[in-house]
Amino acid sequence: MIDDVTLFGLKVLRQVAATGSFAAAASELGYTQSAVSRQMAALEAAVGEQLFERERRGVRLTPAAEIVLSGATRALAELETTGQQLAGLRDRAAGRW
Amino acid sequence: MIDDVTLFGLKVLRQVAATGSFAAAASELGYTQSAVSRQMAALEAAVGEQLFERERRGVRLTPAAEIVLSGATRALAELETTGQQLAGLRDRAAGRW
DNA sequence: GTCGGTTACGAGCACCGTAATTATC
DNA sequence: GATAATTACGGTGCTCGTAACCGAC
Repeated sequence: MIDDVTLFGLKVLRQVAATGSFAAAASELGYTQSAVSRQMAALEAAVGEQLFERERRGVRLTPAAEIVLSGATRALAELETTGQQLAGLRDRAAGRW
Repeated sequence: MIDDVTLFGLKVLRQVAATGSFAAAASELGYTQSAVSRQMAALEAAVGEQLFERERRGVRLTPAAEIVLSGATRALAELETTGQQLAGLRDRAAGRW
């Protein structure tokens, strides 16, 4: 089971995957490098699997990380959709169709 | 956007929906009533919508809560699937097919 | 020296449990 | 009184930023 992962950790992972480095992800998210580093360390601990190959210019995702990333993407998309449905509900409640 | 909701909050919501009361959900999850109450208050704040009708014997979910619940269920299912895929990865790595 | 990731330290805040409170039966 | 939710209070622990540190170029 992959428990005690956090939504924020998954968002950070997504950003790391998009940018290829902790530093870039941090700057993109408005956090510091160290915060991202710790978040990803926590994610690795929660998953129980190494997620990154540390390289000269950032990190590369391991196969395990790719799995987590795709699950994270789907889960976050569901929450995104949920937000849109709620907006729709509010519109209907306000009489705007 | 429905941001700063927490995975734990969604799990609590799921349990509240299953049991019909904060107290029962709390007992089921091994937390206190007050913790569940605060979690759901935080969820309502994050969603920006009332989620529960407080009634004599617990709570009833509002339409907004049903939307959140179904999104939460799908998101949590994605993470569940992710956990299974990781387990599969580990098995393959260990030479067990 | 630079760049990128890690880690010790201190501070702030998030979240819990206990317990008191309110409200409905 | 019993049940169920809310809330004040205190304490623990999480997570952040700063800053120092460790490679690899």
